[in-house]
Amino acid sequence: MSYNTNEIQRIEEKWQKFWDEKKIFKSEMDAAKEKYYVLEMFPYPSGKIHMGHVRNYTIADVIARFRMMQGYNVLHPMGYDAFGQPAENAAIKRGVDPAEWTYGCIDEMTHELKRMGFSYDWDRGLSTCDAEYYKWNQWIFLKMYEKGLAYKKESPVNWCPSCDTTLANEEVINGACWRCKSEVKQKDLSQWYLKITDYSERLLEDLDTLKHWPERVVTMQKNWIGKSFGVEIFFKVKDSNEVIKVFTTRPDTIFGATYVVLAPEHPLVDKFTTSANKAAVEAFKKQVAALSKSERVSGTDASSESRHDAPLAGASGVFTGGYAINPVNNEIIPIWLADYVLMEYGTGAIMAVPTHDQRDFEFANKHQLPMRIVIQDPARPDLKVEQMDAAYVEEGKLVNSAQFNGINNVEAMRAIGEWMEKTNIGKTTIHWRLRDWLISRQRYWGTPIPMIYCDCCGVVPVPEKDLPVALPEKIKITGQGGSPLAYCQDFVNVKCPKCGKPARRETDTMATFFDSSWYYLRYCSAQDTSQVFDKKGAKYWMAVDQYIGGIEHAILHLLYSRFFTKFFKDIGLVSVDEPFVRLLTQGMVLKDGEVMSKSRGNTVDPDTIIVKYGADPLRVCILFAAPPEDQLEWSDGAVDGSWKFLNRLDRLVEDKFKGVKVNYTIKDLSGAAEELERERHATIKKVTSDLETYKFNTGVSAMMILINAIEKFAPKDEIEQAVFDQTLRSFVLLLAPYAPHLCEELWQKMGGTEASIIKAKWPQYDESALKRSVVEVVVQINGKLRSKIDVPIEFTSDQVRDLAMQNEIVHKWVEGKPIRKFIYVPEKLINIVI
RNA sequence: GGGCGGAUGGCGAAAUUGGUAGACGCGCUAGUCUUAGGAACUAGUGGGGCGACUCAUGGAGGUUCAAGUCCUCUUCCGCCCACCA
Repeated sequence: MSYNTNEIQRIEEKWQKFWDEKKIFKSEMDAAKEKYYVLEMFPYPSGKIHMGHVRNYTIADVIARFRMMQGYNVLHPMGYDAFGQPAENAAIKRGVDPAEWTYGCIDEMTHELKRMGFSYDWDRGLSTCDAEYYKWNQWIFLKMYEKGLAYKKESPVNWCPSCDTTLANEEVINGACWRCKSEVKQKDLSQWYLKITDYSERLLEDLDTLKHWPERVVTMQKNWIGKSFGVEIFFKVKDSNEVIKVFTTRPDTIFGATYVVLAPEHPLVDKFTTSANKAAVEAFKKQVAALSKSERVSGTDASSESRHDAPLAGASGVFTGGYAINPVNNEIIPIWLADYVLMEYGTGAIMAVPTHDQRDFEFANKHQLPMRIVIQDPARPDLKVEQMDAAYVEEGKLVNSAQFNGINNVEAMRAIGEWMEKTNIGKTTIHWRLRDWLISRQRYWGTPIPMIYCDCCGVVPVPEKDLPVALPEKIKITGQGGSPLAYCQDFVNVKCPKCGKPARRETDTMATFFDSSWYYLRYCSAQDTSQVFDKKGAKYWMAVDQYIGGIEHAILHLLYSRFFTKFFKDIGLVSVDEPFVRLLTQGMVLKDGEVMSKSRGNTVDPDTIIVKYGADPLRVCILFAAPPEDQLEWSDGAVDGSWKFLNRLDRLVEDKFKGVKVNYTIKDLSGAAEELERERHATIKKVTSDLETYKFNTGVSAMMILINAIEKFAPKDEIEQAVFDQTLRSFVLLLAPYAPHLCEELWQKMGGTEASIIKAKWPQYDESALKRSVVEVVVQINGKLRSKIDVPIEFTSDQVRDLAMQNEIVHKWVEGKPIRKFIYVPEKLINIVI
């Protein structure tokens, strides 16, 4: 029987059925065994899986199966992030029911995942659109509300005109909707927020405990949280009682402040705008207000300088006519407005130090504002304002700064901050970039926010016993005019739980990031309908030992999940601080150098590969082609290679495996058999460590090297046949996480007694079997490779030197020249310097 | 503009972390054989040279007995973030 398409289909179907029926991957708590929780970021059920899924889940599956074979109690669940816009868009476009559409996709996707042979415990499967799941979304929301972490706020929000809904700050990419790319506008709405900012400090601090996260993800989160130490400095307004609070991270430059700039929306602007400047200021405010955030942000972006549609491009501003007093030297300085100062950050007002801040420098040049140098480069301490063509932003010594002259500016930051606090002209503060999380969505296909508005009692939370607030079925979705639930009278009208009078339900639904912020906890007890998740289950399984997913979730999803975990810890439901111990971010799958995507039309359907080659060759190919974190350039030809590799193994077992078992050690062997036995041990070592460090590609290549050796080996007697057979047994075990179907089949053929190869013991190697008595040592002359010699490992440096000198080629090179240096790296290399 | 990664044959990539550059695979070339298949097997495959040799890890310097790996400068590419004060 050869490893052809029919046979592959037969084998793969056979074992998939077997795993399913025998529930081989069912996981149960067992205090006696060490647990290992492997999790991939659950998919949005779009129906078909794509190569990105295949890569993500294959990586996870290899890890899961490897840990199973090592004897860990592995939890490896799968579910669906099923709420969201595509289902609703399908409903709008084609009139289908979002629920029906979604469940259809889930069925299709489940079928495809099973065809890949992934080792999921399907009994723990979940879909976030099940009432049984989103009920607990609502429960969590109520808990947060109870703790003051969920609140409603009227505020300008990002509005996507195309999706007809609001977006979180995090969902706005360069001023455009992250999903549909249309430009985002501002709009005032009353929205539900989660107070993630209460957790800023912990979210930041605990990043340091995530030793097994990619450095760059940690950095990205740090930047996103954006803690900055600074000083709020109080500038009195001249001829007025008003005080402008300015936030700066550079108090060391305060003596160089030559003007103050406010955001146009700043509430104090009218207080000091002079009548002569009023018209210009009003016109400017209007102009800025008309800009969307993206236009405003791109104004001074160097890359967009050539834009013709941005009339305000290039740090535009206007003089108010008012003046402020610099508290450190009582200087009278003008107050300006500028579009580049944002009301949302800091205090909405800045002090401008054009000599030491590039933006201020450009603004001052454009509007002819004064400058003064307060930091000098100690190496060239004679910089003059007239010579500057850019701000000086390096370190240096303070000048023109009264009692602080001569101090290094970095040291001065603290000294000046402390001095200001003492003299009451400022106070040191901490500012965060992180904003509260807007979760309201004017959408149908999501979790209804469980709140009720009563004319008598105000905002009333839905009592726990009334959960879930079910999403009404079969309603008409047009995609127009905000929340679809608002048009569903049966849903909206409700009796107030407090006073019993007619009241109205909240008609917004939750952002789907809410759903995905805690699903990993739900898996710990997915069948439990009585509570959000079982504390004991969470205690046993959490944290996730290995989480795998795309880098695109480096900030949002991971930050929200960390926030939820900390919240659950605070209300006593979990004992861990962080949800994910290890994080692996897999690289993208490319085709012809571009990201594989539907919009580019360069996708390869995994299904066609499975039909043509089978799931095992696809798995091996995708793991062999590149390290998991790197981009992967897809090529059909590479699957051919993996297929050949598996085919060769199949033939070897079929034709040459005899099932001979003889007890032997490497000492009983010699020649080719000894060599093969050594390679067997070396390969076990290599593949095991590669699996532990996620170098799946070199793991495969190690196995390819071994199969080359096995093919060359011709057993001469029974003990050599035993070596041959033993090597094949080890081989099949090592390959099992990569190509599980074929390995199950071969393991059975080889007489494996376990129900599944997954229950077989992971092969062990013997370090002493790896040692050779004679090693090849490279001989370099002046660092250039000239010869190689065989050296017995017990030889001393002097003995090796003598041996090297006897070598003919070495002799030829060295003859008649004095040896300056002799370097010997044991068992590796000799370098003779002449 | 900021941050983080990259750059090695025709292609995907290895390189024990400073020690034989190109493992392994794809592709290609030549050959063998057959039950003509998606074959399989054998040999070869970075450039130059008949050769001994020599030149090669984006580019230019440097440190070292020894550099793909460390340092300085530089070019290009990818990703993430961005008037964040």
